[in-house]
Amino acid sequence: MPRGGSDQGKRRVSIVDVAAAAGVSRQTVSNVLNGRDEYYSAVTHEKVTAAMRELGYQPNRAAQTLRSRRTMQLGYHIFGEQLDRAQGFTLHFLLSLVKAGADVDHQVLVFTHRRDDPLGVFKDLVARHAVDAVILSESSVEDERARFLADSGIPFACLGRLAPDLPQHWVDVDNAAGMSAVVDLLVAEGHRRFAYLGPDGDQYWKAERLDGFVRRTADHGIRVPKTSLFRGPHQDIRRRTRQLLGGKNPPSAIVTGSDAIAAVVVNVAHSLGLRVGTDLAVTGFDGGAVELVTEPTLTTARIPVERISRELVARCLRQVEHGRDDEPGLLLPTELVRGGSA
Amino acid sequence: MPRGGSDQGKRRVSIVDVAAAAGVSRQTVSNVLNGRDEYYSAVTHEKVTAAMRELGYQPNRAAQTLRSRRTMQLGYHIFGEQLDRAQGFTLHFLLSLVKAGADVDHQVLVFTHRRDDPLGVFKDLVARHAVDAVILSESSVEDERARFLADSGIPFACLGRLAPDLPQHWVDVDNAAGMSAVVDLLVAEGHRRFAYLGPDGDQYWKAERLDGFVRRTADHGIRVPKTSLFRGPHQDIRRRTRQLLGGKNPPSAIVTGSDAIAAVVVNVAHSLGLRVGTDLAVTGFDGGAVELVTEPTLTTARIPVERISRELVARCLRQVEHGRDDEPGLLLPTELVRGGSA
DNA sequence: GGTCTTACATTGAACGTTCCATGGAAGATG
DNA sequence: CATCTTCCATGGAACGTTCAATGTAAGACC
Repeated sequence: MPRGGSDQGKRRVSIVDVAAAAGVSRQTVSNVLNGRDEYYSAVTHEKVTAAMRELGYQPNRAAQTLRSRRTMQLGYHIFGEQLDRAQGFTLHFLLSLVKAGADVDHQVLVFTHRRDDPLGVFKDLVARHAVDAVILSESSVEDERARFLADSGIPFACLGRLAPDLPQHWVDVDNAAGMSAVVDLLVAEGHRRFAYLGPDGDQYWKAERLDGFVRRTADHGIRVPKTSLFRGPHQDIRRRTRQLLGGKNPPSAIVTGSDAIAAVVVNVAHSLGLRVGTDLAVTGFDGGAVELVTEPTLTTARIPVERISRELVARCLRQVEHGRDDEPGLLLPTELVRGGSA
Repeated sequence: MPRGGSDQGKRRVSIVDVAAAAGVSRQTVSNVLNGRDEYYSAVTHEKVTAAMRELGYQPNRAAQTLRSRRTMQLGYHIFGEQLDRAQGFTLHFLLSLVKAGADVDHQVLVFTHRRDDPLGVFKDLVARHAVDAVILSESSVEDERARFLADSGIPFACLGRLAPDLPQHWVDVDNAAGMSAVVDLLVAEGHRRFAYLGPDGDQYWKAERLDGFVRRTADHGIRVPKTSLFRGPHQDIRRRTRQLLGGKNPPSAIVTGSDAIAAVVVNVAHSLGLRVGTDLAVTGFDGGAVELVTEPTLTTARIPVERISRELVARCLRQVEHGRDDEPGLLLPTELVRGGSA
């Protein structure tokens, strides 16, 4: 059986070849490579880089990792089910993460569990030092992954708050405030009859958005009947929307817990002959791109994805480089985006 | 400055410790680890695995990679702009790729370019052997990345056909056939007045979907006016849809080149007071989850994402393991999904 | 008894880099 | 002049694994 790898026998250009070509030592080349400029002169630098160019030298990552104990990779674990819900957001977030990583010379290793074992691959990779740090999202407060990482002393940061006994390496969105802004806007436009439709699942942010809605409407002295508050899968959202809008005394504004749900609501409303933005106001939450698919476009609370990614990456790197990070958790506001739907 | 890495000084458990604990040699442990069972007895196996468990041993990836020249990682390069268009599909694909990789013990390293240099990071990582093979998508036929990989002799596989002078490591969807099936369905339901709205950009599959539509309608003896064929960004799709539906002799069926566009069309149509599925038929293409957001749900041509990912991964691994892969390109059919929109 | 095979186990070297300790020369300091 | 510092450069060792070659004992074969 032939050996693995693509360029089988071909010896690769190594640091030693460069050293020989430049007439300096191995270590000097390494120093140039790592920009330790207090250890070499300008002339040497020139000679070395010239030799590198000439030989087409590329440092070997595995060797660097083995010796320096840095992989320059960040792990991102993703649940298979994440496909279904909040679709747009996950991609949006992942992509901004990849970019934020690239800006500081790190790549993102995405992994998921295998069919059988929910956390096997996760723990394996982490324990085998496949990544320098891990970024989590879609975490519940009692996230098993976060606890594992904290126990193992492996750097991590989380989109979403963590249990108080865990190190507070998190960044999150102020869901309640975001919802309040949405409600305020609708109230200012004269709405008094509200309904709320949100995603199901036990992630706390899903509850928080609903709570934010409930509290703020109450602040305004508006009573929302229990039957007008609902969280469930898309299929049920569809049915509920029809019930709400078909019943007597229907809401004039439907606030939703995600853009995806808002899109469903807009569609159902339209199919019932209502003009969204005029007869009925609909709002979303997230602000990725789904918001642009509907007609009219959605009014929504936009999550600052790029900022979040940058902060998460920074938190990871500080831990990797200093062994710790004392920055507290960070709660970011959403931005109210005014579409035509409200 | 403290050294990088999280568990600073702590010497990690290595294969030597396991060997000592089990009373065998280094190499024997390695053999057990790699399942080369012709080289050890059942008793030895037992002793070694017991020692591993006891010490909590985890093989070090970097060392394995350095020596064996296998990273167990697949690269996936993503353009930043991919965020905007075909959103759902990209995530759907990426996730299925991650799963397909996990099934054969590989992880996916996602990377993108930095602001300045479109291909710098890509070439760097590939040349530095950060991954065993690369998977491409959103490629144009003259893909610079594919050519670079082929020239460098690095294993790769591509979602989308490749120029004939490149090695044919691709898997693709039969867009024309998929479109034909859609058209056939609509014709069978009595539609004669058609329009086509598709995504802009120079990827050949975008053209192919349009061509498939044009050819099949012609086969049925249906004349579609030039003004009813359009490809452009979402903003223009919106405008065009209004023009088409507002004009005299409007189409009874609008065929689109992606689910995302179909969703826009459905929304605009609804907002004009048309009942989609009754007054107007709308079809999509892709079949991720966007199709489920509209009311009624979309009739669409579903791309077999899981199958594609598996095939792409398999193509990569064959090249990595045998140094080559003679499997020809693979053209897969789409599956017609009947929603309520047509 | 000698040789060949099979089954299992071992040792030295190598993968390509960075860490660590040390060295020499030139200039500054007392 | 002796010593100390600064600047630049070096060679040995180590990171933790797998490769390649070699060794040994037991049984089979002639």
